Amino acid sequence: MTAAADRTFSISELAQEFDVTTRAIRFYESEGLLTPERQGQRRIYSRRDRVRLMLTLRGKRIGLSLQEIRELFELYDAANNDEPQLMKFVDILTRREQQLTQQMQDIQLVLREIGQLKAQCEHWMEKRSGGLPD
Amino acid sequence: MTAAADRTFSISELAQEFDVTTRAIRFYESEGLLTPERQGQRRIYSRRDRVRLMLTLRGKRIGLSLQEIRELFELYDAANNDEPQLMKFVDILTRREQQLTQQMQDIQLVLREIGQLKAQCEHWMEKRSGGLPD
DNA sequence: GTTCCAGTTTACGTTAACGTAATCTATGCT
DNA sequence: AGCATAGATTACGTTAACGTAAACTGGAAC
Repeated sequence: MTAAADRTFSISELAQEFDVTTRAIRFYESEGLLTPERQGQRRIYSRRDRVRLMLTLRGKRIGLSLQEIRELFELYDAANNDEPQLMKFVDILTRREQQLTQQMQDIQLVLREIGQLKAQCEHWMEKRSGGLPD
Repeated sequence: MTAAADRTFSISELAQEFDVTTRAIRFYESEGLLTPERQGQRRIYSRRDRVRLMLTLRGKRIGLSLQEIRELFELYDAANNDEPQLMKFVDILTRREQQLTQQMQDIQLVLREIGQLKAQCEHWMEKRSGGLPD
């Protein structure tokens, strides 16, 4: 049933799509973030691998290290474990949650300052271009 | 007038207050982010230096490099220059603005996922502690 | 005086996240 | 067969942001 939803990708396809180098992708694998299959020697990426790459890049954008990203993957995968494991999971998530909230506040502050500065600049520039003597 | 608003700080006072090492503070100076005065050999930090340290740490929290932070300081200081300079300024700010907006979106996504995961975990844990046979 | 103590300088070490060759392999095309 | 092309492996190089250690200084306290 549901024929051929099992699309696969080459390394350079993924590299192109997400604008990263093949080197980076192989590096992520060596760090345990991706686990592509092999056809002989060549890596062959599933849709799952593709999603993991997306998540990896998103994690990076918000300032997670590759290690942390991998830990989250592992926890996510094995989160039907025992209770202490779950506690640890919740703990990590809570901490990160607080960091991110702080980070958002910082960013909002900076965005406001940036807005003001830009307004200032444009104000200055208008003045100058308006007040030129012949 | 306005007597003694000119408070100064030692390096370890600042280190304590902001929870960074003295090494880091000296390093920021070597990178041109701080310019404390000297009493003989010792560094003596003004309120201005203190503000700059705050801004530096805030910049770091939102993922700016020390170089970028210094550039912003320099631009901020000398932003009454000529028009090309102002244009460059606005340009940098705009780019950073876009990055930060993107970053905020990412963070909000992750925060939602974290919320869901935590709810799941707590749900599981309730179930277990509730359904124990004697 | 000497012993702390905070501070300074100098310099080498470290981690993360790849970049950059160099060399080798497999395969499809002509 | 010969060549181009994409991919693989191995290994050394690089940058940022400090850490860490060693050795020195200058005043304060005993």
